Amino acid sequence: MAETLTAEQILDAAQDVLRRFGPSKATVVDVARALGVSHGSVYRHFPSKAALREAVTRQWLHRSHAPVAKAAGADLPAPERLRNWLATLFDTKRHKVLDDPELFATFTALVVENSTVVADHIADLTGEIARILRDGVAAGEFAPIEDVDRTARAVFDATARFHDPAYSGDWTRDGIDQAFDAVCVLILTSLTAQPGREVVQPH
Amino acid sequence: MAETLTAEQILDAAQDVLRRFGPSKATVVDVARALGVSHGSVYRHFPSKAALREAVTRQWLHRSHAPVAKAAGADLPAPERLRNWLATLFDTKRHKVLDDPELFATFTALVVENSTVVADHIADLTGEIARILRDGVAAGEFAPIEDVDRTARAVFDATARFHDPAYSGDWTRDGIDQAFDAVCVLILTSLTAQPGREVVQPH
DNA sequence: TGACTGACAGATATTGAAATCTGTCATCGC
DNA sequence: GCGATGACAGATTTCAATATCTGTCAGTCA
Repeated sequence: MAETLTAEQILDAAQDVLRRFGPSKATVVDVARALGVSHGSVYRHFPSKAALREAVTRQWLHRSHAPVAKAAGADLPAPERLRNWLATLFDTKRHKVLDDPELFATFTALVVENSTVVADHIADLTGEIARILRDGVAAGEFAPIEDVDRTARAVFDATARFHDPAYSGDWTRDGIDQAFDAVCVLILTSLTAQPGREVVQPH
Repeated sequence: MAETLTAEQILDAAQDVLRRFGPSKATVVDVARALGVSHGSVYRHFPSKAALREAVTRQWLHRSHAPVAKAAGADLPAPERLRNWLATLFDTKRHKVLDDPELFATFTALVVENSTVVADHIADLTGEIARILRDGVAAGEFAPIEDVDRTARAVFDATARFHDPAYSGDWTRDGIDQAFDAVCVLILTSLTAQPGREVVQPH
């Protein structure tokens, strides 16, 4: 009460209210109530409810990505590093669903309603993949790649089944780890392949 | 009115009612009305509303899959055939969304509520992929594959982005064709690869 | 006899009135 | 002056009464 209200305080309170009430019931009035201020004060720091929710989404996404970003910088040969990165991405998300399905659903809802945030986040992720690919090519661990960014995106797309929340229901399915391994092998075989027969080119 | 009511007639009427009213408003009473019978008669042929909707789903899925199944049997080298099969799967679905988004949404809703039907359909699809893979290995067009069924599933999973209705919103996105091509190249490179460096094995 | 009907109970969906929320702004107090 | 307030208009949500639907079954009719 002593200090003047900050955006951080509001962000924290909003995160709390979202956790407690869920994405459909959390209101700006609730956030203000939690802080002991009038809801008008919240609008001094955030132009709209949507903007506040977007800020929460961005922060959450950024924080929960930390362990994966770490895997991107690990000191390993590129193929292991890529596999490790993909596995970490999958595992951290899977743990989140298992640990607290409701919370995961809440933040998935937030993510879905903020496509801009998602686009930025995907750009970060494919950027990390691209870095690993470049390192691998430079070290001769991967075959030369024509368009690294596009290939990075392809690796990301090909593993969607294991990081897109839309599939979270399947992450507990039996045999999901084998499915993940199979896709990884497919990808890594491709990247480490010696130039063999010509691949069918896009029309 | 002359003939006695058949399951086919009900199925057709149900499909029509679903098209017209959408998945949330289509009722058994509507179907009966469309046929000029009492809704009790419908229950003589289908044990429940869910069973009727499931039958419609199964029929629709089967019919709309015809062009893809054809691509699976085409007389082409396996790599081209696989690429062609994947492209046909993508294109037919994409056309369905573009031609009639509402109808696509209706049947997507039906598909989502019938996970059993989906599982069966996916089994069919991966079966078709597996066939192409086996042919390709036999013809020496693909490198030997340890577990064809698992690899077929991996190919299916890796292309989810381009056949799962959950992503239909992205199918009109700019650059989607390049993204599809990139994933295809990744997959086909892997399958046609000469044994190169050892691939990182699953832990 | 066997396909069909229509009334029924319980479940589900619709509707519209009342309550709450969002976003604005004139005003307050430090 | 500057951050905070709370009353307000219009949009959205809630809630309970009402209507419709699902699934059953005893009974009709050809």
